[in-house]
Amino acid sequence: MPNAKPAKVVAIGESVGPQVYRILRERIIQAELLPGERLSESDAAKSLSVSRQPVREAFIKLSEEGLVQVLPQRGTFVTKISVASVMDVRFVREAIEADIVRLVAEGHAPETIAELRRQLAEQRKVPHDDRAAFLRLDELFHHTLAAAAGKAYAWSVIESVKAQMDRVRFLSVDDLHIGRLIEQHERIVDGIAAGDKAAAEEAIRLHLREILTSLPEIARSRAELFDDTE
Amino acid sequence: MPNAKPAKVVAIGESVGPQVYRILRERIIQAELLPGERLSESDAAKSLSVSRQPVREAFIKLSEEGLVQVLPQRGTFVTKISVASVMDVRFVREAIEADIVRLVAEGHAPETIAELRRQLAEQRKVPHDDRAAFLRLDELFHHTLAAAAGKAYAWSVIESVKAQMDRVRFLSVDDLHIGRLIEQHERIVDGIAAGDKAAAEEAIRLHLREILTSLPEIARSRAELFDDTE
DNA sequence: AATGCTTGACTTGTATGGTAGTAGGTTAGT
DNA sequence: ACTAACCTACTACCATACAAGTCAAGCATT
Repeated sequence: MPNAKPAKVVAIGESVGPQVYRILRERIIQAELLPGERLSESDAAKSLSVSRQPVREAFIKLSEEGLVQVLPQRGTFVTKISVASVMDVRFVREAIEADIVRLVAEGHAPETIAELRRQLAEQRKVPHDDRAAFLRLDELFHHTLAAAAGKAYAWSVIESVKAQMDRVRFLSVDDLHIGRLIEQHERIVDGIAAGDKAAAEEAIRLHLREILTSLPEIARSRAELFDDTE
Repeated sequence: MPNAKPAKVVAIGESVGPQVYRILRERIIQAELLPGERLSESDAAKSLSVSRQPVREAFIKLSEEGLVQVLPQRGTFVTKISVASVMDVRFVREAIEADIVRLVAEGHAPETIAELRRQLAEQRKVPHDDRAAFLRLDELFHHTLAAAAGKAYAWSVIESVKAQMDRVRFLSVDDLHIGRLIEQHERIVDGIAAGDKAAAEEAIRLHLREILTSLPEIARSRAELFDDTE
């Protein structure tokens, strides 16, 4: 059902504001709403069959995440992707996840290692052209690491921050080097299994720097989606 | 002017919502609004001479920060301080600042080191009973490190997260061990000046773990402000 | 023809009305 | 006297009305 606008998009059981937020957030990350595109509280409200108020709350939250820019009395626009912003959130993410992995390696709990290896097997099964599927598994992998370290809150911080990175990953046109990414995952798990904190930390730092290799090329080939003038 | 409620608290030039947010945030952090206390959109709106709408937006943002808890159709309450939450944000902060300090040590720019040493001198001048003054300088010190590393965004993440820690620091009844904290600052700067990344990193990690030593005692002596049942 | 002003259709920001749901006190029933 | 149902006074949530500012198009004036 392509672009069908349901009469009532929102479901019961949760406030409308957060629902609108998630819907719009997803659309921006998946480049369904393009950088530079103009949004409007009223338009979004109409198309989602809610009032302006929850939409406004969603806009505010999106603007705090840097996904939209609200200009009073002028309009609300989907922010262009900024190489600098992506590198900023990447830095924060690397710092947090590095410490998380150290903790996991310190514990090197057998059930955690088993779970991670199970996930690695699943990742290898993903067809190389099914980007969305792999991204889901990658997300799960990192989330599992955080959970294993008992750092649910730290993961929530990462989640609230990494939208900028996710936008870029959705643009990767080529095969995403899935094989290489899985190899990096393996090194992380190996380090954890060996209880080698330093090795595991170094592995995830390298893994999270992977985006830096593809970022310039993506920014060049899809320049219209990016802000940085270069 | 003690507790005078001005007719119009808000100023021009900025939207009301964020202003209300900052006012309430400050009051919560400084324990002017006590954990467990009930807030109300209408009450806060009346006392600030604004409408309920901006107050609502402020409540939402405060709840995302974990400073209040919004219970639909029931009320909004200042969250009790939670030892677990404090440790959660502390972990995130340590992870980020550790990497920041590594960067600063790598650069070991002379003007940065000079500025930091200047701040150390100021910190030593603070009377041992002027907690607020030292906290301001401490804040400035850490902010300066982030700025020197060119990580303004990372600092903004820390700021949006560290409110839980600040609440505790405001409760420290004793002399806050100002002398010890300044010593730790000195070790950080020494590591940076020597270009010794590992030493600087270890120094700031120890520094940020300092709160762990006083936290249990504070939680015990001010148990009514804390959530954790122990 | 070119320039300046007005006007109107937008935008977000703020205020207020209406609704569903909760909680506690009160009253009726046993 | 005790229990249980009701009723009132709240709450946050959503919808709508109003205000203030922006911008562009088009008309009037020069």
